[in-house]
Amino acid sequence: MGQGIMKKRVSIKQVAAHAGVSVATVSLVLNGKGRISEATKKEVHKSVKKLGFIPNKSASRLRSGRSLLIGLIVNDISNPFFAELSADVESEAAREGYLSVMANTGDDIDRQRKVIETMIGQGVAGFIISAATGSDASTFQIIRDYGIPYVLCVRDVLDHDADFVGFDNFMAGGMAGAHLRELGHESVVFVGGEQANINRRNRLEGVREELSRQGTKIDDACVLPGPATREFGTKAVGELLERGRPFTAVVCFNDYVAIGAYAALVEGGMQVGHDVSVVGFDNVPESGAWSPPLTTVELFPRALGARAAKALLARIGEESLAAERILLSPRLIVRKSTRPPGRS
Amino acid sequence: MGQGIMKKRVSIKQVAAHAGVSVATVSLVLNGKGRISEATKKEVHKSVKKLGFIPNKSASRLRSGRSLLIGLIVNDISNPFFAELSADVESEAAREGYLSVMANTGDDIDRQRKVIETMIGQGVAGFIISAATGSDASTFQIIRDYGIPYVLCVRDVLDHDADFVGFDNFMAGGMAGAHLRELGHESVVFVGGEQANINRRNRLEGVREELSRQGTKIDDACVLPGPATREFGTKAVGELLERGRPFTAVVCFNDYVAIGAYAALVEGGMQVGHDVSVVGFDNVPESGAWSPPLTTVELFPRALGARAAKALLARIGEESLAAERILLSPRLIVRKSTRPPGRS
DNA sequence: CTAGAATAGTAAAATGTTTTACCAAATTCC
DNA sequence: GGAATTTGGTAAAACATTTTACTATTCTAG
Repeated sequence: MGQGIMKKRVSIKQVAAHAGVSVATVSLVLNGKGRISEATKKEVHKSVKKLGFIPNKSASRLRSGRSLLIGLIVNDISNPFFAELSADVESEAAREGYLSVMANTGDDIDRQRKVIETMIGQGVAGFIISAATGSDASTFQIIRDYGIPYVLCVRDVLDHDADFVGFDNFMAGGMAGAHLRELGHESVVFVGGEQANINRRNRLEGVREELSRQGTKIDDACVLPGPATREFGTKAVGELLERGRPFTAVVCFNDYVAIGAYAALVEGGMQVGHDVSVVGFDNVPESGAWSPPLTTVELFPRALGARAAKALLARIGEESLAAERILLSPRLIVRKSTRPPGRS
Repeated sequence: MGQGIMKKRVSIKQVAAHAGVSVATVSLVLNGKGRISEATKKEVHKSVKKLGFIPNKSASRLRSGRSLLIGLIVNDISNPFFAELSADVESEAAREGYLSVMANTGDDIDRQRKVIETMIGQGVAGFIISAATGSDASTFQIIRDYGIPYVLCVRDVLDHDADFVGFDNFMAGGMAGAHLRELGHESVVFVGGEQANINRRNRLEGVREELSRQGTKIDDACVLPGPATREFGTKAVGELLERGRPFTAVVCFNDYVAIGAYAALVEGGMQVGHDVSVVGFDNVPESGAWSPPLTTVELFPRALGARAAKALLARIGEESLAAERILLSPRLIVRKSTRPPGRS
């Protein structure tokens, strides 16, 4: 490693020599422990600054077992939702001096397992994980074996008593459903989101619950699970139109699916927000600039990230807290893509 | 740390005992060094698997000085541009067994300095940095002192001979400028991007260069630097309209500024792509869905991330390469927001 | 048959911290 | 004025690896 004029890395030993004290004293000062006079503290700090000493965390972690690293594992950080979440995890952690190690799983459970092992090897103090599809309690057993705290986020894992921070997707679906019910919609379809996705299920249930208050049901043929992409939104709604099945409102798993639905509807000669209503979830920044602006249920990834980080740090500090389930509330944003039906 | 039934972490010592060999042998096998018979290799691997041994990287790093950690420092990972870049840095690094440590600077140079020091303490093997505004050669001197390789990306730092991977912003500006020149535009404004931003300057220069081929100049009063946000785009273009200064085309520092400009133009009673042309940079995924679809110069953050990671890994492997400057070419995407002028 | 080389593996030092047990000097108490 | 306590600090072990120098055994060549 390094060559040429690489300065020999300065260690605590040299700081001690420079300050005229023992190695132990320097360590004690730096960690604010032990009983050291103000005078020597000053002296040590002066030497630290003078020599540009940066503590070797590898050695520190090896000896003490403590670390200032937290592992953040998500599906795909290029997804803006996770990007925002990560940003707040990072800043919340940084505030307490923690550095974030990040990895994407691509929703692959094998890759997730490898990443977890690698991070354990690196000595992370805790994990924040948005579980890959197919994860169950056994997936995280290795983390428990090592006695490392972790909090799950975004996607819950059934039958698993770990900390969890997520959105209240049932409530979110309910907001969309209630809005459509109040507008008078009676034939509603639900598009997008993978079949196995727990958040999709909860949103769908929420929508159903609210619609049923008025006696409206969503037929299973009107529920089209699939990738949460714009492309799928276009394809699914296109097929729905071809099948000639009538509907007055489309609830989309997220805003991207919704913009895809827009395309299919326009293609089919319908005017969004007029002939047919569309609702999304997330409130991605652009959704207010679409034409028409999208009615959507806003989720708060940044708040989620910050909350998850706080929960993890609390657990790192205090071992024996009971597992918590924290659900953040969404918010309905009504724009121009929804109207009472039958106005065409 | 951990309590209750926490399994004692298994170390190389226990693997050695289980396999009936020495600690040194296990280490040699695991690192593929030394001369060990196939038979004992098999035996060791069997024990590793059986005991679920995960090597302690802290100890490894401490002793060997080598690490499998790379530090990624960006402005703000919640920015989709950096999010995509990060995703590809991560996956490229992961392919070689590296884990990515990430941090945001918020474009604050002090925070950047702290983050660099923290990462050095954690023992990163190398850095990928999108430099905070105000960085100069001295900012990175500490990294050099420690003999750690690094590559800069996205934003170049003047008078500094480090590896750099970025876009050819001059070419990008040129593409926008040439497009407008060919359409016949003669009064063009340039909106957004911080004054000090080197990429803004290069884009502007590129635009100017191409327009000047036809004798067109951009007056300094028609260059409005500012934050690269939608809000600023709206504000700046709004003010331009109020001042009554005529223009037929707006070049925006990026697509977000452009969508902001849309709003101000519509507000001012003009039709984008008709009365006035708008060009952006980036090609954010939604820009093709705006109304009208945005003509923009596409940049490739994912390719940039992957390229930067490759450059860093190459440098970690091979000390003494000469510093490289790699510029990726952009691509013009013509959509509906640009037309010849004077068609209103 | 023996000198030398190749093979397979090991013992032990070294890495930079933290932490425990301990010590000497100064101070307080009665 | 001596015992007890407090103050300020230190020596050395421990953490889990990697790596160097070395040994014991087997093989090869002449």
